[in-house]
Amino acid sequence: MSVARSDLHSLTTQLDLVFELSKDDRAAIEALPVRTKMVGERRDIIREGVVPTECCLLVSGMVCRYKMLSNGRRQILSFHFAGDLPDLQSLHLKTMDHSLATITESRLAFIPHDAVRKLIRARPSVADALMHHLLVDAAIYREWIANVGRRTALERVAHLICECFTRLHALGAARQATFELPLTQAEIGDATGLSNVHVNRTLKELRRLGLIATNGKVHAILDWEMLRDAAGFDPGYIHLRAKGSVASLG
Amino acid sequence: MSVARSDLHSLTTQLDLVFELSKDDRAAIEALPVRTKMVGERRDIIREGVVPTECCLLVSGMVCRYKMLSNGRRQILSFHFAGDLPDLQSLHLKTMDHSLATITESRLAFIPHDAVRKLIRARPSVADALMHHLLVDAAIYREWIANVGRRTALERVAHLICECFTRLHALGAARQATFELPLTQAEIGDATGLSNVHVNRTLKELRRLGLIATNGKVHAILDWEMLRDAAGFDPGYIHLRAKGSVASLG
DNA sequence: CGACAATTTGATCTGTCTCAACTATGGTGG
DNA sequence: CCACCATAGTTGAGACAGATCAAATTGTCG
Repeated sequence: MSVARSDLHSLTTQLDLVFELSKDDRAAIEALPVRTKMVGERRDIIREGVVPTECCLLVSGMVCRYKMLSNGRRQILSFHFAGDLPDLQSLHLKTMDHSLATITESRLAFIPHDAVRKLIRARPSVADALMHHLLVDAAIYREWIANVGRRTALERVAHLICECFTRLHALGAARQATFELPLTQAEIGDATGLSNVHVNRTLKELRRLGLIATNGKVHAILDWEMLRDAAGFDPGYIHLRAKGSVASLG
Repeated sequence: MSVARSDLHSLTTQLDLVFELSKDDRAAIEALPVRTKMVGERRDIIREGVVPTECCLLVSGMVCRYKMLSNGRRQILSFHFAGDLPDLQSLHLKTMDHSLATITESRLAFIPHDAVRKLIRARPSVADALMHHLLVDAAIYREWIANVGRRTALERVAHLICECFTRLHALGAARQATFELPLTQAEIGDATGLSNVHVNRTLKELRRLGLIATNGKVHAILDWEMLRDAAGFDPGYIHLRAKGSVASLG
């Protein structure tokens, strides 16, 4: 565990993607007190039921939110990348209604609730940026409800790939059509409501159709237009500033 | 179309359920400029793709959010009752990524974005209350992802009934175990990711098991504990102040 | 090299969908 | 007040997408 203010840079960078922040705003964010920690892959960060006193900023790596159901099954609710604040809701909702866990080894920066609250009160434009972040989260939830509720297996998996690629691309983490998505097939299943076996067959089908290529955890999108169409993917719900930036892949 | 400030009372009442508002806060909310409108049942209020300039407060009735997918199917994303602000996100997300429609005939109060923004800036505790409202929305989305992703048909339908009952009960709209849920079976299907035919059979099964009784749109919960167990329902995610208030039904 | 996790494949089963028909139910106009 | 029509609910039969179970194969890392 260490203290490193520069870790907050990932946050300002991300917030800047959709929101204009002043120099002062950025400075105020980067002056937040943080407690930084490395967490290994596939470890719980916060468990359902606890009452957090800090927000968690993902500096690098990948994490997910999930719920365990009474029938023993697991549902992944969202994925998060560098610069995300995957439990910002804990500022207002006392008890965690879901768990947070790492996918890959991740660097996490914990920021005391009080500090975030103070910042929000002092700087309306930061409050707006955080609000925007929360609302995009909710928009992605909505799309996921539609994904698991009304799409076929092929559409679901293709849609997940499209979404992750689009978000990573917006963050600058996926420059070409080849990008790393460090998910196991079981995790893709938990995110899309499918069995791991069927995820395997669905990926195979996507490869057979020439839409993607897979080499371990690295995925290559061979035909973005076709993949988009197969998924029924429309990036509008991610509410990025620069729309259709992915379209220029060829 | 008429102007009726008292329509805002439904909002302050609802916000008060989870958040302490001062007399001044309430007065400020109830002084918001509104444009009130009655809308008949099963009509669109706002469509995907538009850029709203007002927020919509549901004064009475019931509305839903939904998405139409490219495969022609519909997914309902949430249900809303009196006092809800079902498109508060439009304050920050320019373009609607889903549509809003009535279930029953509803009274809607439209409040200009500017007025809401001004109120939020002026009154931090109102901002907190609205934020809380948004975050509970998101928490319910999370539960719905799990519902359609990892629950059986019986669990899904039972869970939807549990949720609607719990929320209506918290609003004081469902005093006894009998309550009105004015949904068609096709709508229950669009909310749970099932076909209308299978919803019909699932409701029949719930009746056969002695968990509910149905008379038209009026549902009676015959055995709350059993229904809760069948659904795997845990009301924590609704983040009500008074927990387990429903448990005292017998 | 050995061990454990993840992927892949086959075979079978089943929950849910689709299609189709029939039956309430409720509203409307003659 | 009844005939009519549209909408919602109900039921049956058959099909199929995806689950489950089981085993083999391929990483991958100490």
